[in-house]
Amino acid sequence: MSQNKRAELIRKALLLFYRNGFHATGMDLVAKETGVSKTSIYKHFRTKDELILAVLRLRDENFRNWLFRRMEERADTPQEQLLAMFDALEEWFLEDGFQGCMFIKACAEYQNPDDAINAQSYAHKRLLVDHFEKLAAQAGAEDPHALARQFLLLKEGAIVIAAMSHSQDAAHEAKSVAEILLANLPTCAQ
Amino acid sequence: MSQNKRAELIRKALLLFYRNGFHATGMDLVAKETGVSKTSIYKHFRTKDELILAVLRLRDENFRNWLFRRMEERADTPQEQLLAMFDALEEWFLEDGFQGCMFIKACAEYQNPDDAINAQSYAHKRLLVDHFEKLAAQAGAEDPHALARQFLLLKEGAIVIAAMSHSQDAAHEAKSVAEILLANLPTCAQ
DNA sequence: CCTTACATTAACTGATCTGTAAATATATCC
DNA sequence: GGATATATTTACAGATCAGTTAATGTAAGG
Repeated sequence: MSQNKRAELIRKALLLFYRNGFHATGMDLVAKETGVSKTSIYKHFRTKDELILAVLRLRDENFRNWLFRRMEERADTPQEQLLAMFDALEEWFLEDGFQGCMFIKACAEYQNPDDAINAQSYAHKRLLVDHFEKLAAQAGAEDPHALARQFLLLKEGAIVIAAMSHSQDAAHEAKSVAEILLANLPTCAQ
Repeated sequence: MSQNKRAELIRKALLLFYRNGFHATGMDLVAKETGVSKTSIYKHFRTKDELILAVLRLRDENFRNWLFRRMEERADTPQEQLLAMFDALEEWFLEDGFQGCMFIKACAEYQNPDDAINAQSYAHKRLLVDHFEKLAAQAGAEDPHALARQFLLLKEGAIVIAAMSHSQDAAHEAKSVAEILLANLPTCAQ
């Protein structure tokens, strides 16, 4: 299997798992929808879990790239970038086929902390916090890590509510809280 | 089957679904762990989904009762009650067997809005908002509904992060944001 | 052209899935 | 005590689960 076909297999599997859930999506369906026979899939991924891990790696890369780029496109200063995250989230919530955060759902189905799927899903969130923390530091926050964790809270809360309520309102609600948090920044008081 | 046995069946099924997930928990396991044969279970619940709905009804009742009571026990004024929610959440996060919010996980596995499981899970969140809104109104908030939605955001974010990080820190982080939100209340400025 | 190595396939395994049918135990009423 | 209704059990259907085996197709090297 070429690298291209392998990449497309992972890409199509991502959509299936994202739309239907992990346990609810059988490998027979993956084979049927990707056009790659089950045996070929198992040549490249020893187990279903390994395919899921590859899917999560792709999702992590795609999502972080998309979110961080969108934040930069929408704003110049670190403060504005942090706020722009919620506008980017709103765009995502409005997309056809938005179904919440794939990593939250992965942890919901694979709850064991020793499970690689669980660990890798939380790793994605830590990478997000790292980025928020850099921006918070640039914005002159007294405690950049604490502010970054608060932003993660708002982001995850907004995603969960948006997915459950089938509405994008949570993006605005989270942004309004974020604005209050940033209003207390030393740099803003100057 | 007596009402007692039926209630205990639902109670034990709740633990199984909460610990293992919905799709990952088969009806054979439910029958084995509850000591009630599968046929008897299907006499009282036409499908697995109906059993899950009964489980979610119990969870909704138990969780709201517990949370609202704990908020009242910990505080006297509406403001303090809203803040005390995060202390109550921290207690929950520290419990053995804490595995996140059952309704978030239900929506993660049953994503179709037309699915009763999905709808009933979001209904639980709306009941929480209703309660927060009453407290927010009593606390003199200008826009009680908006404040209630912000508190829901913080609560859901905290639960998701606590479940994924296997840590209770998110409770404090959410509370620190909530304190800032309440500091802007008119009644507090008096 | 032939051989070797590899990629891919259909068909299958045994376990498990939700849900059911027929048989057995139990309780209630006369 | 015997008839009737209800509860419960065992055993099973048919589908689907993750994963494998043995056979087939295919392309490169000599």
